[in-house]
Amino acid sequence: MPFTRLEIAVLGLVDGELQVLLARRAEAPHAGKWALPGGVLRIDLDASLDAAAQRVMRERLGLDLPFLRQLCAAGGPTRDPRAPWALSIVYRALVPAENVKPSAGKRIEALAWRPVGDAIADKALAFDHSQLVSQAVESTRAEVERLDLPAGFLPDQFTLGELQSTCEQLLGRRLDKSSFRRKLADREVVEPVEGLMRTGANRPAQIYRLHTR
Amino acid sequence: MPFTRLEIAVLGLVDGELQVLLARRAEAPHAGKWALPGGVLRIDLDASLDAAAQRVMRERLGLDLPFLRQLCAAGGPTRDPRAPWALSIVYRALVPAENVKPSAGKRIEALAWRPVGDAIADKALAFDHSQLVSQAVESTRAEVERLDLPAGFLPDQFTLGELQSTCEQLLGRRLDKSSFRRKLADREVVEPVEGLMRTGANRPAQIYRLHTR
DNA sequence: AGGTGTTAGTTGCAAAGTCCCACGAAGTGT
DNA sequence: ACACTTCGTGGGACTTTGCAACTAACACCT
Repeated sequence: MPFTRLEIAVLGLVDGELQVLLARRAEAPHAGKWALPGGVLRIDLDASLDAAAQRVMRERLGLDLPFLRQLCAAGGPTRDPRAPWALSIVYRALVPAENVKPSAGKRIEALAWRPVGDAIADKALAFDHSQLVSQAVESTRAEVERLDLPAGFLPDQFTLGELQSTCEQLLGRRLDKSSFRRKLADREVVEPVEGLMRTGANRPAQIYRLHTR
Repeated sequence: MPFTRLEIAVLGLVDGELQVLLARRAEAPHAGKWALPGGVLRIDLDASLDAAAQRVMRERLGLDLPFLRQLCAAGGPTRDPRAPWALSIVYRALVPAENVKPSAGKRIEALAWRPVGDAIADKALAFDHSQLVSQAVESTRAEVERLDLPAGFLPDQFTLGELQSTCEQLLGRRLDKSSFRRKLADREVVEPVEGLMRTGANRPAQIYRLHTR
């Protein structure tokens, strides 16, 4: 019966870059170090792992977001000095960072966005969390690559320009406009919202939403 | 502190078809029904989740195979009537079934290969195991599709014809010979063993092995 | 009003990649 | 010698991709 926790890797685009939301630990072990926000599994409260991850995110970050995906599980006797054997189920969330202002909850001293490059650097985070962030980023980029769209990053409605720019920031490289649009059309991932246009300083753009299956 | 188990989905090619190794349960609950072989996590014995999965496979099936990969975790209060909250970490193994003769170990009444199509059928297996098998098959096929080769299915040395035939059985459809070879060459996944040929009833074939990184 | 700048959206084309089919090569068995 | 099988490669049709040009529609400036 191991000590079982959930860890949440919240990814978002901040300052045009992929960043991860980190919590500074208020208590030992690793007090003062940065780590993924997380909490213990409560078998009296949680109806499933997914529900547990939702609860932890709500308690620690004040967020309630639908785009939560299980990443992996990690376990071993030396992962956490508080327990003889520690098991963590790791979840990944995607958020449109501009709209989301998480607030530090229970047992958290401070919250901050940190570029994923920094967080992945060896020993940058407490416990084995650098490695977990690395996995989260890898799987997210793979999804974007195959246009399995990370809807969490986007508002309900968006223009194709916004979508492309988001993908470019996630992948860290430029994409070709016409190829990008052709693929979207072929795979029917988005559909136009008839009559709605985004107006601004230049030519209005058609507004799209995710295709309803 | 949930009741924590490991479940192993062993996949192999038997009779030219993708099959999964199932155990008939000797005890309640679901006595007599088929399920994935598995066992409880032992924090006094296991140094990691991977090691725990290896131990369970050895104890239940008498196998000791290197190709074991974590698939997902499942948890909830109604998964297993023995515990108020049951957590399972699911692993997937790939074996060249012809060479491997698993033997029923502790608490197992009988072992049998079963085509994955049957096992996936609704309520064919105990607990939520049908769903777990479905995920195992899906992820395995995705790996083969991108030629992230499931080395567990193959001997150390093989011909390209054997490799292609293996992939075809895994995917359940025919592949084109020249495309298949071009992709292998481009991605440098295999390399020829110079001078070694497989002889038989017809033209000898070059023998290959996995490319050494 | 007319010019300029910026983004939206489409089109054309060449290069690269894939799919399908076919052909020669190299063995065995009759 | 001939049929038969699998191995290995090559060619042509077709599709996908990457790049660039072009028009369209707005705001803003002079």
